[in-house]
Amino acid sequence: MSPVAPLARVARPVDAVVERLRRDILDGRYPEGGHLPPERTLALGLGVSRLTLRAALARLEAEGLVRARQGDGVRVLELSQHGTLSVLAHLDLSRRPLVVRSFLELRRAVAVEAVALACERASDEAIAHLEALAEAQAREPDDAAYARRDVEFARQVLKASESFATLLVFNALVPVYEAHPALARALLADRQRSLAGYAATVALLRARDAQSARGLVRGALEAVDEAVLAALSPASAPARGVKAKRPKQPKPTKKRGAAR
Amino acid sequence: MSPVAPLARVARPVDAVVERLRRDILDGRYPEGGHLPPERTLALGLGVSRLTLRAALARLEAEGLVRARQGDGVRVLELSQHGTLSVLAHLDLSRRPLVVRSFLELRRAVAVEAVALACERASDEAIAHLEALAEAQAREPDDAAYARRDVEFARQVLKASESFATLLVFNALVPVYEAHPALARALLADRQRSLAGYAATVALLRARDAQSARGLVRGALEAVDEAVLAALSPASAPARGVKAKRPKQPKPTKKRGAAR
DNA sequence: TTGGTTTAGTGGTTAAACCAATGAGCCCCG
DNA sequence: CGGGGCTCATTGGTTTAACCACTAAACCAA
Repeated sequence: MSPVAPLARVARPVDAVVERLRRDILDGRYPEGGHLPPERTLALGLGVSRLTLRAALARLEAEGLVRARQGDGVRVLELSQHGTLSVLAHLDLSRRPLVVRSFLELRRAVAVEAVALACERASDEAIAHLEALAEAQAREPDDAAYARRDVEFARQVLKASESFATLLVFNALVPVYEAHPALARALLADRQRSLAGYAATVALLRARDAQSARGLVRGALEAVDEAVLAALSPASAPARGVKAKRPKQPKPTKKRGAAR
Repeated sequence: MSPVAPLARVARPVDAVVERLRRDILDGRYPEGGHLPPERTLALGLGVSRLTLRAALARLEAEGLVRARQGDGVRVLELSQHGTLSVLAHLDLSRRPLVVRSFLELRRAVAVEAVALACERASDEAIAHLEALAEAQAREPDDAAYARRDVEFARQVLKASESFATLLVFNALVPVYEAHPALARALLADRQRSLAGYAATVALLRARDAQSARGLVRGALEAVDEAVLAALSPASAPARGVKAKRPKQPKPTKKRGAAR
């Protein structure tokens, strides 16, 4: 579409502070349950005003990373209890293969549900629109544009499923591979498989059979995810912990539509 | 546990502002894509300082509701594109039955995946711990304590599944029925079914059969969710839009463990 | 019409100061 | 000696007023 760069957002001081603190917290520099230094101290150390620091803390609080209490201080919350999906995009995934695996598992669960629900609820117009999107993908040479339309395809499936909460989860998944190009590349590396996935998805929606769609989508995505994990692990075994399950459905599904 | 109130968080001005703005936005008082009034004007109108208003806007920005751009203004983002799961807890669910339905669908998808993964990964100790939790529930007279331990049970299943991303989704689901007592009550209304669900979950984990667990958990939860939707809809038909699908598995599953 | 320049309006940041809640330690009283 | 209430240093919460930086639109000139 546009030959020029998409123009990244300018870095404001508050953004830098947010990222710095978030990294320090996620890296365990401030242990869970412990206190951050007092605002005045922290602001001085970071070279920003206390108010800018407070703006950053407000964002981190919304992400479920910290909690400020007047008179006490700023505590680091337990990620496993208060963390939100948004932290996924800020973890160093290259060092955490198990988190990548869990990301793919969540994506898979969302995709399976979305396609199944869409089988029951998608309008014929919506299905036709999806088919048009898929055909446009087949003629798309540019990788970035392909990736963008892949997200769009998934989002349309989600909308067709009429499941608002599931769509919100998807919104949180998108920034994850925007922040991790290697992951995004691995997911779309096999373009032939990707295209087959679009077609299979459209076919499943036309069939209107939610029950069998679940199994087919799951099977296809498990194969994709296994390949992705293998591609991402440096040179070791095919990604530890994945129990290698490849159903080999009768139909050559290759579905991967919904939770991209 | 504690006979006294759980000690609600004191209402700070910034919290009031956040809630007010969030409600105004979600109610459509500020249309998506449009601008909020300038900060100075808004602050004046709300009776707080501009800085307090800014702290509130920072939180709303983290929730994906608005986006501030220097020189331009504060724009209301499209919920379907940038909204996060946290908004679910702040919608007036009593007026949006379809959102409740989608919440249950997401919860179901998460629960199915969590139990299935836990089947493959849960340690024997973790399963024993879950069983102990379930037995404690059977002897729990207090509703609030019961609800609390129900969340704990689900969280332990999630942890046993070793799927970090899925756990993060769960963290976002908990505040939803904390904010909607009617929903929480409906979910735990049938205590006998709830207790049977715990037992069935433990049995499934012991069986170590992920594949069949998916079907059983899904079937049981679909029955639960249908009952919940019926209980929540005032007096009309059994909740519009739900296609009434009750697989009737051979085993009397009644599972409802994971995504409560 | 096109291109650059100006300008008004917007969010972004800072400073210093005061308010308010917390929790630990102290002191007094029993 | 023990318990209970109080004090106070510490910490986050809020305000004021001012200035900086960016954006978009209006304006003007080629």
